[in-house]
Amino acid sequence: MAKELAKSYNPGEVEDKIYDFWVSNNYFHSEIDKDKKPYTIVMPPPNITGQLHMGHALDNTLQDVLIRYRRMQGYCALWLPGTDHASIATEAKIVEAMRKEGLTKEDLGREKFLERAWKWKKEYGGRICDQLKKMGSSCDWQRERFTMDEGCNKAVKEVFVNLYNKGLIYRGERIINWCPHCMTSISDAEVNYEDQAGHFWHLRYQLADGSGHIDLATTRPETLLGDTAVAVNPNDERYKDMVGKMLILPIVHREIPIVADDYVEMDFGTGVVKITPAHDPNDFEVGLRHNLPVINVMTDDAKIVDDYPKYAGMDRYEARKAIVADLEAEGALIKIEDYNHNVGTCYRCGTTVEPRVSKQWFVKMKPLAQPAIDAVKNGETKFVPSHFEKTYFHWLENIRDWCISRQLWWGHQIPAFYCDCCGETVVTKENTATCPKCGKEMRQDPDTLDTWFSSALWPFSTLGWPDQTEELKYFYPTNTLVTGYDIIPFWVMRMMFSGIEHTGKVPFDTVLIHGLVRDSQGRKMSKSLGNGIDPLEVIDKYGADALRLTLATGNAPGNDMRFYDERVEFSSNFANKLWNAARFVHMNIDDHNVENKLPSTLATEDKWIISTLNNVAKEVTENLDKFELGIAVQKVFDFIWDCYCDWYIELAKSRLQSTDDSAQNARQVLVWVLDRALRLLHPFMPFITEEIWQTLPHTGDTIMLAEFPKFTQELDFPEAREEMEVVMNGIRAIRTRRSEMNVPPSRKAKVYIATDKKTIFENGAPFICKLASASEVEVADSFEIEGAVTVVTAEAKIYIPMSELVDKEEELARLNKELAKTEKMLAQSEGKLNNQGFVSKAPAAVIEKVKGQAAKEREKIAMIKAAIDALI
RNA sequence: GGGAGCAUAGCUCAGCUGGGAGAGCAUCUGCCUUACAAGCAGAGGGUCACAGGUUCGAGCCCUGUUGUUCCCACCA
Repeated sequence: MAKELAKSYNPGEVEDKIYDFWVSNNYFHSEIDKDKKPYTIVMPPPNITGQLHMGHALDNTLQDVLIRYRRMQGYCALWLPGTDHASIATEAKIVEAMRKEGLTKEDLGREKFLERAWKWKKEYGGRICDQLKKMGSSCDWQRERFTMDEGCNKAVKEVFVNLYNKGLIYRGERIINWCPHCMTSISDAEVNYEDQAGHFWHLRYQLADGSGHIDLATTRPETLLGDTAVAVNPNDERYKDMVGKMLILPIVHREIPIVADDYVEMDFGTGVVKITPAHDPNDFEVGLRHNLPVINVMTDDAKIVDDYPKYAGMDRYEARKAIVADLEAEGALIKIEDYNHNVGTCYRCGTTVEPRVSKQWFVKMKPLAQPAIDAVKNGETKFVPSHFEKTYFHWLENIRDWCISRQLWWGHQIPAFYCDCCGETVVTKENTATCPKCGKEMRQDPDTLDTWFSSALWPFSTLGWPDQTEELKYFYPTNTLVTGYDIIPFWVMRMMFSGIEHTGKVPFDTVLIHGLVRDSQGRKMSKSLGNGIDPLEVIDKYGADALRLTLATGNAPGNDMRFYDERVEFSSNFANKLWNAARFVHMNIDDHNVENKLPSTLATEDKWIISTLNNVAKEVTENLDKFELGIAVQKVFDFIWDCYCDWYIELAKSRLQSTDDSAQNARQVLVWVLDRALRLLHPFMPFITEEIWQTLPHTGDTIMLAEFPKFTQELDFPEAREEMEVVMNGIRAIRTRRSEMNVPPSRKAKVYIATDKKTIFENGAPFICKLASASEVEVADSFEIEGAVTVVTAEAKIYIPMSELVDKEEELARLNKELAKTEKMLAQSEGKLNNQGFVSKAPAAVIEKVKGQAAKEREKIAMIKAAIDALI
């Protein structure tokens, strides 16, 4: 890599080159190493149909930070990537593409269709991985998996057969959510409810014996065709005598009974509900309780079935109009009312879901849910932040059986076989089956499994399960699962019960939950709003490091974040700042032979920066261990910008010009500290840190594998830090005062420092000259100076004789203001110290701190008073 | 209807187990000071939504109120 650094940082020139360097050296790959502790993250597999969006960018940034951090700490860190076949989403896209060619699934047939699908996978499945590479993701591409690859298929069959044999998978006629557009069943979790404007149609049904009528209202008159009862509450006095009587169903003219059921609320509407067991989940339950017939009135694409010739072939909304018209003609329609209600829609295509009775495969959830609840309750798996455990519990505690069959072709075909002769069912891992009764070839269930069925096995199927591979033994259970809160019910929960059921172990010890990335106005990014920000465009403009830093900063786990360009711009400014610091270091070391190690003699400022770094390393480690990534990166950021760039480099400048050892010492410290700072930053900004690190004197081949800095006692210099703080306080105070008086830095002035910490200020004199525009510094116990600007810190009274700038009155006012402020603070401190409760109950460290504050405040007050006296 | 989150500077947000309110952007002032004007040095700006409570001490813990967002359920 070039040693000559360009004037400003250009991520575009650097990032791809560095990524290739990492990949070609196989740094992302991890082999089992029994001498190391494993640290494993399995990537939530993005859909093969997908493009990288900000959600992925965030999710993968967090994962990469964690994995790089652990890798640098010496763990055998595995980040296993992969993609999801996303059955419904992918199939929908392919069908759509075919539609444009005038083709349907049926035209092609299953086999040809699947060929197309695999071709699609080949074409687009890799795209998202390439995009992840742009982000700098350090995943082990050699272990990349796909939810429909051979291994996953093996695991799926194993699980299906096991659960079937245990009676935890069954096939049955139940009411399920049906998407008439995707033409498949979908699970409860895949239904989105949205408010829609609709109507209430008030209807009148006549009693069969002619003794009266009953009024009711419905939002879905077309389902009337499938009504098999009308229900009232058993305690409803109004209808008590009618229960058990028969009604004539308008239009259809079928007789249906009036039943009594608690499900009906007396005070809603007329307290009467028409019951359509085939097309409403609640009605289905009522039907079961009262043994009502189930009459399906709709086809797969939500058209009326042939049994009703007048409406046959109409879609449900056409039929609604026709039926309402006929009801009116028959005198059964009393009135129409506007009404808003929640309607279930398909989470993939948005079509209104049609609840419908059909024969499907289900997973019995109750027995599986309990151990998954227990595992989180007893802390085997923790959520960060922990309040998401409530979401998790809520789902599992109220769970219903999981409908897992889908009327789709793209997916894992259900390993169940039927005998067309005798109706026998065989569930097997084999690809064919013969009927045990008739000996005939059996027909495999044409349906496929819910995508999430294979995703649920992802943490262990990717490591070789059901085979007891070395990988499985070493890397499983995995450590951290990183995902958004919106995916808890779909995925986290299902991985949990699957892991426990099939491997006997929880699949991960921590679930790190992040929020959504929203647009600058706080809206969800979505295709329909067109407000999505493409991470790849951001990378083109600002670089992947800047994007990563933006996503990792200023956000607490689980909280949504707003994304806007200014934030990325600021991040890229930081990259440039760091780049220039490195340029500065190079300017000073390139013509000298500089080793990357600490010199034997350290100046106070060297000890200060080293010790500060040392403590930052400690804190950052603690924060990362607690998954406080935002806080961690903020600390590294502040260290680099404030401590290293704004102070240490400036402090070092004068020394660097000398020709003796101190210059060489400063060079070594500059290099040594920069090296460690780069390491601390590397998990967050991998590209720029590698690029710079390679140009510095270093040992090892890549910063990726350099040790993550850790706190060491030998490098802790608290006294040096205090001394530097004293000097820096002085410098800051002088700067503030000069700035308030609008004195340009070019106008130097001699500075007199009255202090009892003479040595500290004498040592700091060069810095005061350099950084506080002093022409000369004189230090003594006290001075008698007329007409000087006075600056007071807790440790010193500083005079700057610039008499022409001094307005005695203003100066006095300023000092008095300062005095009042300090006295107020002292009063507070003393108040605490005089408070018996505080002294007896507060921890010793806090009491000491307050004592220290009080002492400083007293000193400062004395100094200000002396300054006032001197002025008068 | 049930549950959860949020409410801190003009804006967007941090604030770790309770121990003197922070950052960026924006605003204002002065600076091309031996890397960086994508920069440097400063300044102003906050009853931490409101009301109680616990505590020696509350932005942080508890209760309630208001506003807001989200999740779940859902009345036909």
